Amino acid sequence: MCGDEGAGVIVTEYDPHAIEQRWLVAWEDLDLRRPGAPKRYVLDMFPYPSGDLHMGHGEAFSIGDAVARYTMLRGYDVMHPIGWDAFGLPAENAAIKRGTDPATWTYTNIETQAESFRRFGVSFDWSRRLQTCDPEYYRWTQWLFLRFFEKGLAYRKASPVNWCPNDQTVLANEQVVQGLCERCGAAVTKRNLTQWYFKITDYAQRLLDDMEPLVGNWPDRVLTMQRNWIGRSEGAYVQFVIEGRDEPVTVFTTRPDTLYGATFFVVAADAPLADELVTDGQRSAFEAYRERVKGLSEIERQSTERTKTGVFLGVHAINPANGEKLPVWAADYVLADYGTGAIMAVPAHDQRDLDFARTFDLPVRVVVDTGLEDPLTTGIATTGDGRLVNSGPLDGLAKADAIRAMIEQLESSGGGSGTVIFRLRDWLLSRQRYWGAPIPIVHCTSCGEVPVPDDQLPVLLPPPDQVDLKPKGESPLGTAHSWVEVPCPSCGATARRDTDTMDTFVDSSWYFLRYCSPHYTDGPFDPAEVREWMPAAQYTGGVEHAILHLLYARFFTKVLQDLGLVDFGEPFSRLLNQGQVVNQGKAMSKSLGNGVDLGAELARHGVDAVRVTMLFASPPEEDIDWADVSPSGAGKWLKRVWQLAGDVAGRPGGSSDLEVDRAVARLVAETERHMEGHRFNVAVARCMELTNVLRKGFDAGCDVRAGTEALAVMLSAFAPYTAEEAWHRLGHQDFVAKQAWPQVDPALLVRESVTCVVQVAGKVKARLEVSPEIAEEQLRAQALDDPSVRRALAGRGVGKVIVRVPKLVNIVPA
RNA sequence: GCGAGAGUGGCGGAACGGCAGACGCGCCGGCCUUAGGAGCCGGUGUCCUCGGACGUGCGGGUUCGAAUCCCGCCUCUCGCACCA
Repeated sequence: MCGDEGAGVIVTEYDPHAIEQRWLVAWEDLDLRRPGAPKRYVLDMFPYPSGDLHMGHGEAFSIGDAVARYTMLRGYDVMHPIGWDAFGLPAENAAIKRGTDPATWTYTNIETQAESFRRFGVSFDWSRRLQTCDPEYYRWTQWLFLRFFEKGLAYRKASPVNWCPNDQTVLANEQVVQGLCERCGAAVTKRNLTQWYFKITDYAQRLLDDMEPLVGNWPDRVLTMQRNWIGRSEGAYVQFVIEGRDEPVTVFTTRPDTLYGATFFVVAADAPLADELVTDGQRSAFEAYRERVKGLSEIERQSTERTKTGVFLGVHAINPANGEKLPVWAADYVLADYGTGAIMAVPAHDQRDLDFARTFDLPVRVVVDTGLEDPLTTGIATTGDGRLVNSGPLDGLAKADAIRAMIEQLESSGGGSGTVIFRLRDWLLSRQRYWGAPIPIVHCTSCGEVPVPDDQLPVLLPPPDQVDLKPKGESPLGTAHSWVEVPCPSCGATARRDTDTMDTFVDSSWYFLRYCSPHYTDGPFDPAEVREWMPAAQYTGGVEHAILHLLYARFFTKVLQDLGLVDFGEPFSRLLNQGQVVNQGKAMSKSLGNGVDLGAELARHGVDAVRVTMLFASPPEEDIDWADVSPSGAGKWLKRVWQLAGDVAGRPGGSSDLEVDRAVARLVAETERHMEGHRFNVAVARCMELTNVLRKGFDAGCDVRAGTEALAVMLSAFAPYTAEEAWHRLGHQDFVAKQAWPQVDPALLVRESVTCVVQVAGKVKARLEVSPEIAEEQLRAQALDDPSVRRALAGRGVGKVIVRVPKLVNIVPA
């Protein structure tokens, strides 16, 4: 039961390491669940096993564990699971470099991290532990893929994709950061490849709409980032007839009102359409241009600073509004995979079109009179509101009315329609890598893409010794010939397995569901358990996942809802993004040599001191500069708590003091309020104040046992070892972590007297100790009678007097 | 360029529109000590004629009253960035 049986260490002075030793053993069989109590799911983003835990983990899990432990103390039956996001490139790269296999590297790191988590004192439910690279996990990742496939939500298509030349693999749009590979930083190029996609675009509007209830519960900036990423755009499709071509070409525009201002037409240089439209006479010029564009890296291409480039394709489009012939150009400022890959160019009212027109000397026609100078002379396109001109029937209308009128006209003439498009692209999920979940599809020459039957899952990875891991632009799985060749599940003929593996973001898009029933064998999760726990009440993790992981997880949840597997659409009710730990103003890095090692800090200051430092440094979403904080200061406080607990136990009794009791009640109430609001820095500060109050009270001979016990209980949310030790010193044989958050007697929160501030012209001139029930007239009289108030009035008469009983009086001189 | 957020002591940071600077670090002084990188106590926004005056990036506004709300600037951080 209690600690000393386990470790046999008697602690006689505050020695954090000895305390850790003792309780680590005593906690071995500690079960923090509270069966029968209301359930709450407190979730932390699971780690990637890249090595041992680092400072960033320290902060994330200090916060996550404070939330979990606080929730337990509040009486909930808390699920606080841990697992590992264990598939992924680094394992493979490390394996290539060291000649081991990815599994060994991964599982070794996981064991290291698991051990460190235990030492860090995190209140995980270890029975739920999972690893996404375990076959019993990825079996269900594959199973889910097949459900998506059946629904038409997983499909294969050929298209230009982001390619990392260093990692030799394709990347999702979300993994390209400023034209660079998110993982390795190499410049990303485009390749035309056939790849697997999830149809996340079908869910664009829902992903947007369902954010509404998250407002206030998720950080604003995450919601904004997701909104921007989804990029909803209202406008119209407009069809343009191309001279000498039967089929019209459709463009998307947000400004159908400016149709009369279109003076040329642009097709994305890398879109198949450009290749179709170009005349024989212009073909060689076009192909030369296209090759040049292909050679550009994404960063070069995306630079807005560059002057516009392009080439005339030799054909003309007919403006459906006025019948004008518009020259058709190919250019790289038009994107092949947004809208329709073609635009009508209105240089007067679009900056990019204007830049292009000025480069190639194309006409500029103003059709919205904004009152600003002519764009052709200023070089600045006018995008604001104004009256339509040079626009036939639209003349005189304001922008918004003209947009409406033009859409109506297009719809009645059949030349176009109002529409909404999104910036969001489908999620490219296939990877030409070994260490991931194989895509459970068999390619058969007669049957096509055939799903592996559910009862043949999982499709296990071939053993690493059968595979050549070296990157070569094709999946390493293709080199495991005996693995690749299988009979077609449909017709039995010899067929080939799909050799790609899934993006690891697929694994992490449903792990929070698996935690609810990690050993369930009849499906990815037990629906009954999921109903009990989900959606997660609290999700804590880094802001680097603001788009990627969180958008994918939301998407998965919605698909599962549509499949009838879950009955909710949003997985995480409340989200907290903790900041980073930096050093001397900069992110820690090897090249800067400013790294701080978590293990070393723990060895030096003790686990609790480091955890308290993380929480006390600043609000959780702010970065912590380790050069600005004081783990030894935190340690000093913990020692004072420990000392107090011992002193209180050693001197029973004492006088009771109402003022001390009131201060304790107030500080407990405030700590609770700040815990609820995730202001852990202030919650810790209130506990420090409480320590000071109790110490002074004790030294004055008061009985502060109840207050000290309350302190120990609250402390257990931040510093579980010291709290446990303090509780034990107070004579308890049970665990502080299993206690209830201290109750506050509301009567003690009602002050017997309050300090009333008396202001003259808004400036504080006096303070009065008054009863909280004082009458307004009496307070007013007392305030006006105060000597310093009279002095401040200095002969001036009394004008208006604002009285807010019992806390404030403001006197305005006449 | 677009979008979001933030500017408070030497530092990290507190503050339902109502006492600015809680709590801590650092610093100063004292006690204790053979010793102090230990512990304890006290002090610590600026100016000052010791009665006060000023003070939350800058300038306006609302209000009896603004760090807090509104408008306009400045600076910084983050996100997106040729998305038609």
